[in-house]
Amino acid sequence: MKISTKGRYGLNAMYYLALKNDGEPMSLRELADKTSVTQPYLEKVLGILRRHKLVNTTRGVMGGYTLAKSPCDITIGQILRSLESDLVFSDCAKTGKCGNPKCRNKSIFKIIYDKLNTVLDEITLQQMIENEGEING
Amino acid sequence: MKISTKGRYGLNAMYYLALKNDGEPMSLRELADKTSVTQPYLEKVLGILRRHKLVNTTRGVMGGYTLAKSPCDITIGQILRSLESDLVFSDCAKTGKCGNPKCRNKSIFKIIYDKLNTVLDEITLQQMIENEGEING
DNA sequence: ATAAAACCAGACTAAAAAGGTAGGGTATTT
DNA sequence: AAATACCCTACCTTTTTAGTCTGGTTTTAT
Repeated sequence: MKISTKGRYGLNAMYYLALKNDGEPMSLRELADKTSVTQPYLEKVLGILRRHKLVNTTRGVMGGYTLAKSPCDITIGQILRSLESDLVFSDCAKTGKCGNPKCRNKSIFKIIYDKLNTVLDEITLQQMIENEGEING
Repeated sequence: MKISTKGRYGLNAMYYLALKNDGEPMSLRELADKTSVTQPYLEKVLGILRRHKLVNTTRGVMGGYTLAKSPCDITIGQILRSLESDLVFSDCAKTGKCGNPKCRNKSIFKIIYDKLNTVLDEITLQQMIENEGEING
């Protein structure tokens, strides 16, 4: 149960987009350089974030990616739920139900799933910037 | 980021051991039957739990597995940390540090990791029994 | 004693997921 | 119209997961 590189790279990219956030798009090239991820792979990750409406894109020569919302309105939970196949503990975690009659984990996974998401949704991109700022100067 | 079958099977097995908890060991055969998992695979899972000192084993004809501690003293966190390769969001989550100078996720993962474990360690096997009891009768 | 029950260990394999690459297509600006 | 930059699909490789198989060793009941 680890977070994947997609989640990490995507979160990192969102961080750099939030840092900029001056209305001008940032190109894939620049973003890939900042995060040390190859362009083709980062493009895949950004495509997922676009389809989840967390980033906007503009094509053409001066195009690139921008945040779709203010950093205050984007949570870590929104980002990770978009990128991780299932930010979830088991198939029955979301609903509290599953097919196996001998499974006695139903309610416990539901509780854990909800609490994890609560934690993740309490942290916004804005807070992340402020937090890391203290470390990275 | 899903929990593995090892985590689910193990947690389920611990649940049934806690339900019994009368001092008498429960055999692998019975446990495998209760959880609908093959004996060889469940044996592997229980081996991990044994090495993490969460279950005791007694060999011989009437042998089997028992909880190593009271259900009140065993948390979901202890069980899942034993069974999941790393109950963690990234390599730098535990320490808040990682090798990549361009990573800006350091502190955020540390926070999430700590909060998740707090949640998991607040739930004991005992509570899990009481909780599921309401559902499963 | 000894057979059976039960745990123990490690190698092996197939399936699934993750991680990443390649190459061509489409839109926009200069 | 050429360059830039996003868009999309298919493919491949590596790693992890999920399990099986084989052959032990220990203990107990008879």
